[in-house]
Amino acid sequence: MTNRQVSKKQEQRTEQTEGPELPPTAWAVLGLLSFPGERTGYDLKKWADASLRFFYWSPAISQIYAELRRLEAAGYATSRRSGPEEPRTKRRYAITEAGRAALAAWAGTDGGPVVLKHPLLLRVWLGHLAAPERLRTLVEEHIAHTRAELAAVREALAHAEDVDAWAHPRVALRWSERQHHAELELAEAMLEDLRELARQGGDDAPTQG
Amino acid sequence: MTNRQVSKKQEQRTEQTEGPELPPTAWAVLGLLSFPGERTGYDLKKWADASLRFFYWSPAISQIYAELRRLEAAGYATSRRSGPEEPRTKRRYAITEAGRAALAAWAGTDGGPVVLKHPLLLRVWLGHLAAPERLRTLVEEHIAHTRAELAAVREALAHAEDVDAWAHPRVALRWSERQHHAELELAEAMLEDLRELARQGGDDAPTQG
DNA sequence: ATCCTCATGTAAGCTGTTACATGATTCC
DNA sequence: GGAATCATGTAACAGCTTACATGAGGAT
Repeated sequence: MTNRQVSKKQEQRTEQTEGPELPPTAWAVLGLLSFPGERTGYDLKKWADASLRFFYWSPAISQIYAELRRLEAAGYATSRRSGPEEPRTKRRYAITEAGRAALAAWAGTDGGPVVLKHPLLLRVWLGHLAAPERLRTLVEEHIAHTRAELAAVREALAHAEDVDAWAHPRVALRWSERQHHAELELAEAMLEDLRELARQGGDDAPTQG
Repeated sequence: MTNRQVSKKQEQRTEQTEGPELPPTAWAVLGLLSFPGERTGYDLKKWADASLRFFYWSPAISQIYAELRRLEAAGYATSRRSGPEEPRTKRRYAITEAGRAALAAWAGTDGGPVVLKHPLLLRVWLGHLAAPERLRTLVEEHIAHTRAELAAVREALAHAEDVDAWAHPRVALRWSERQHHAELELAEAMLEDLRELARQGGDDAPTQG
């Protein structure tokens, strides 16, 4: 066995109930691992890109590798290196019982406020500086992009169909589908607001640039 | 692909004189400054807490001070220290012409994808590990919190009423009002989904402590 | 032959947060 | 007199991203 050695040192000082404090990303990665099957960091990244990112976020691959090492050090995951029986050498990770317990405890926790950073809204907010038409174009591009994302969510949903173990991920993706739909309506309504603004104060439009 | 995140070796320079590249936070702070009036860092923080945060995010006060210094160094803002005519010594910032021009150029730019990190969804996604009832409680708490936020958005909107210079911030806040409303409906729908899930596979509920 | 995907990492560096330090003013 | 708010910063450091390094296997 060629796994990284986890010294027993950290086990000794931490109380049974409280592991080390981990950032949300670590829990997200551990969450990926909590579904059946062993996975490589590379696998996890693809999984995250295809589904996690719609309601949370997909960490950089290097970050995933880092979190996996941290999780293993914490005793929440184990890994083993594939031997010569496989074409490629890869390290597969699996969640441990301690990891599952810690994750379950964390999942029952209040996660705090939603983080929403909407670059488009920042620009609309600054609309007094922009050419109104350009602003509307930005909104329309956002709508187009959101439509594409919605299609991707639906693809993820289709992929998760009928698998028992994925009932909750399915709920999350359904939420995400509706969320993208709402985002489209929100953008359309804002477009209307912007048009209305242009109709009223149509003079003060900066046309520089 | 658009010119979003090209950056590789494409180090082709655009011939226009471009100021230093700034992070979105700097633009947000400069944006705060782009509305009429001189303001202190402290003022800006309150402004951001009361309105920017609903659709973007409110930086830490220490970060605001840092960005202001950076903006001044870039020539996008000027500051002057208040003299003895005022009770407190404070540093007031104002946007410069160069700053306004740079900000306007930036505002016409494609801002890239929305960042959405929804801690609640992360937990729902991991629902197979949680007690179903606990999960529903978390969603209900989220709903209560969102209602409070919605009230805060409405307060900000009321505060921005009838001021000509704030027409665009008002559009952004209106978007935010609708967004919070949508968030409530999304959460209610998810609650229904979770109840439905519980009705079907009601057995597999983990009840460990 | 070459390019793409698989696969795993290291290093540098920036963004941004928390905690801390400092002091004045206002309110009760 | 004490607390809250106003007001501005510094320092330490966590968290992440990008760029880079490396190499094998599969496809054209």
